[in-house]
Amino acid sequence: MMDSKPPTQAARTRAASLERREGRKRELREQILRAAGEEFTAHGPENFSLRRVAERIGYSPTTIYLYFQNKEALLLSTVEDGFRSFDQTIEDAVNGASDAPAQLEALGRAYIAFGLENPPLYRLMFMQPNTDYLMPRLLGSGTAPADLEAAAQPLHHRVVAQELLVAALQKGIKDGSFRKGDPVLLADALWASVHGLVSLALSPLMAPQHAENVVSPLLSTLINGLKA
Amino acid sequence: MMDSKPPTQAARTRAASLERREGRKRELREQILRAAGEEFTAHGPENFSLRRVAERIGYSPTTIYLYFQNKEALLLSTVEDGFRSFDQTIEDAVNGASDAPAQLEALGRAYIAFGLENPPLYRLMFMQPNTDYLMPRLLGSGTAPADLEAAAQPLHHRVVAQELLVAALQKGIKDGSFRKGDPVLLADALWASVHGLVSLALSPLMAPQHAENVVSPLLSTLINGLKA
Amino acid sequence: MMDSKPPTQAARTRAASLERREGRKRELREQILRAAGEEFTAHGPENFSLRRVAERIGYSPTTIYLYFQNKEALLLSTVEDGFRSFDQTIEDAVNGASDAPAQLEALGRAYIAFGLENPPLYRLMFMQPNTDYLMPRLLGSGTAPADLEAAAQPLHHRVVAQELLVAALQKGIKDGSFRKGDPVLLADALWASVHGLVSLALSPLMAPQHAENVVSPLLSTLINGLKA
Amino acid sequence: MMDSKPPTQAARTRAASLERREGRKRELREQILRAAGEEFTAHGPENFSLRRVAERIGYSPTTIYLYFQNKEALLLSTVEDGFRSFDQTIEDAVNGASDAPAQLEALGRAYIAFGLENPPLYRLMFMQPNTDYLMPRLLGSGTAPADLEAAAQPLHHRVVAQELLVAALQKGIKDGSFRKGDPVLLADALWASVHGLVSLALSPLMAPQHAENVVSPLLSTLINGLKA
DNA sequence: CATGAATGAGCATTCATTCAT
DNA sequence: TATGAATGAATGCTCATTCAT
Repeated sequence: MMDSKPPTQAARTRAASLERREGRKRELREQILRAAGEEFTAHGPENFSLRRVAERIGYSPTTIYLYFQNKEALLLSTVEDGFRSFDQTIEDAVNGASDAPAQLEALGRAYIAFGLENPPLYRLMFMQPNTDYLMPRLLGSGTAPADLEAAAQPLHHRVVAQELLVAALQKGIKDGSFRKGDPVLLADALWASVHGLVSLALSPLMAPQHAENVVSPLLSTLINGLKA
Repeated sequence: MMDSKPPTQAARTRAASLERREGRKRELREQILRAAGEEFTAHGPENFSLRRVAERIGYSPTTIYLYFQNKEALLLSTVEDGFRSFDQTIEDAVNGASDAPAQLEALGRAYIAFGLENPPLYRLMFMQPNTDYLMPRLLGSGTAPADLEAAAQPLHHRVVAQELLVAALQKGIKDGSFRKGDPVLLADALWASVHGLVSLALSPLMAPQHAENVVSPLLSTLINGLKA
Repeated sequence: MMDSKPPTQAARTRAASLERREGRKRELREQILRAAGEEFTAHGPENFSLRRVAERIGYSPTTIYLYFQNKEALLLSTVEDGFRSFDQTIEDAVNGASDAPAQLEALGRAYIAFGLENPPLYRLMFMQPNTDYLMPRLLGSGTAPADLEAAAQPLHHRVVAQELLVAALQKGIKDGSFRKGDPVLLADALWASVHGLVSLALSPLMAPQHAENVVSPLLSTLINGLKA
Repeated sequence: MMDSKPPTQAARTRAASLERREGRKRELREQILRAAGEEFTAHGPENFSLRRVAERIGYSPTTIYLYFQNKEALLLSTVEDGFRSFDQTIEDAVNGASDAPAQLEALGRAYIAFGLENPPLYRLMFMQPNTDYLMPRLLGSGTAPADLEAAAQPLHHRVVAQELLVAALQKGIKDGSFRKGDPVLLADALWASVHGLVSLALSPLMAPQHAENVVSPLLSTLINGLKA
């Protein structure tokens, strides 16, 4: 109605206050998400406890409910954020290379780096024994819970990384860089390899620094193995 | 003490009784371990409940404490059994092949099969985020908790599979089947790859049947990549 | 104070503003009460939630505290409204009849109808196991909690219906329609009867439709039983 | 097998110990039930709290779970016990009288006395707004939850008291003691009346001692009203 | 050898309420 | 006037563990 008027000081104050509050809110939200990731890493998905998350950030358990509807929603938000950033990272890496072998190498390095840099997130995204409840949202559809079993299997096809990986393999096979083979199966084999390295590095079975040394031998063996 | 005396009849009876009781004791112990494994298969390590184990064998929860110090100790025994059987499986596989590439192939297949056939066990052995508490025993020492971080890193050197893997690689490099490289790093790369495939197959990200199809492409790519 | 001074324009403005604000205040207060009644109807007194009342009217929970001291005070206001409307209903019914038996019949029917039409309200007014906290206000005094036990007993004497009931009985006894007896005890007997029917109808023990069929047998038996 | 042997001292001790323990167990069970009834009276069905019951008897909340499966089972047990004793009381009263009017009077007095003597129990049995979950057991059948809505309505037909009441009315009508009328409707009217008196006496609206005085006027009015 | 009784700690969640703004 | 942020208390329930027997 009267929006064209120059804002009074009160209005400006109000706006600033609102902004500040929103800033704080976003901040705390992120703080919670971070703490949730840590909690998750420390105790595993099944023993994940809202109350411990609260304690970690120094707020009362109730407060978390002001930012997330419930425990599940909190985990869900974490993983959704994670996939967004993951997809972007992978895409950038692939786009930065030209021929198929270079793309594979870039993709592999980016994938492993992402995992090593975001342990709790990676765990939540790819190392959950029971990701079922995440599926509907991840698939970006309103899939009814009934369909979940069916939906779980093809999930990986949706992950951007998977599509880029298959594309790179197809290109390499077509231009003769790689020997023939089913690109989807090969893609899964490569995925398994890099995922395995990250998994070990995030477990007490292999020290993360050591994992760094394994990256090159692993990738060069794989790409060499693909060649004609 | 008085051990040099000739045993009286009472002493012999006592001994026999002791033996019989020990037999029974061992028996129940194994029964518990078996039940624990099942429970564990059914509900996963995080939702593993002592009470349900007790119910499964028809004893009271308290009884379990007569055989194991606590829940953790029970899980520990389970995992130790697992490693024994795992080591045997791997050793048999390697011994069944002669040249290095065949040994690697056999080892890889056996490893993956073991994982796919014993999901919860594999999870407990290799996919626990917090295996710390397993370390001291696995390392066969009384390492105090303080040393744990140091202890975690070299764990994999103790695993029999790892040693066999390195040996096979060394042999292959020496006889010219494989191109040169650090056998330990290569071993870890191979380990990561097969572990990754099993991990995915045990997660909702990849269907176990699909994983079966990936085995061959994965192994052939790897072994091919090792060749000169 | 300074009330005798002639009002300045500013004072008048202030007064008008005050009035307007008070109008708004009364309005919102009533809105809250209405919403409380609905909430209360929907979920019953025990599961009555301030937060849901707030949501219903589109205000924050905090706002309600500007109009009522707390949850209890809000419920109290609700029940006070209920008694006002109840008293009016009963009075109208009695006034619509002339002789004592007809008045009793009318009163009984009106009472039962009120109950069947306002289940949660009736429950709050007459079926609360712990109405203690309502007493002081209902009795129109500032009776301290200590006096509550003493106050509870004579409450029913204050309820308008009770007075009208006693009056009708007295009239009937005096004019020979009814046989002799203590009108107060008889009034309580009649009250008990109609209250009992409503209570059953509001419980799962008797279907409300069935209760309708019981009204006539009940009232005719009672009035017949009062006759000489 | 060898049960015919005279019991050793150990066996006797064991048996005695068992018995004592069972005695204690029964005792505590009853203590819990009693406390539950009180809790229930004090805070109503919806605000009934297991933890408060525990506190009342001086045991930890967990302990209650050793005696009852959960909150619902506890309430259920209470009410089942109550119905058993109630049915017996009513039956005895009716059997102690011969002609129809005397039976009605006896039944009414017994009913009211039961209520006045077992406030929490009566409340739980007959004053619950939400007895739905009690229905299947009360109806003594395996009625599936789906049938509950249908089952709720005819519940009162199963209550022994109701059957005896109807029988007495039928007898009185047949032998000319009472004027004609639908015995079922009349039974419900009588039920409503006595239930109403008890309800008021158990509420703060009427003092229990006062209720005692109302019993006679109420019953005589009702029975008088039934006569020809 | 085995158990029944009991408990304390922990969990997710909801709610009435307070306080600073 | 109204609100958003935050909390403490409470709830039903499960579990690992202890202790006396």
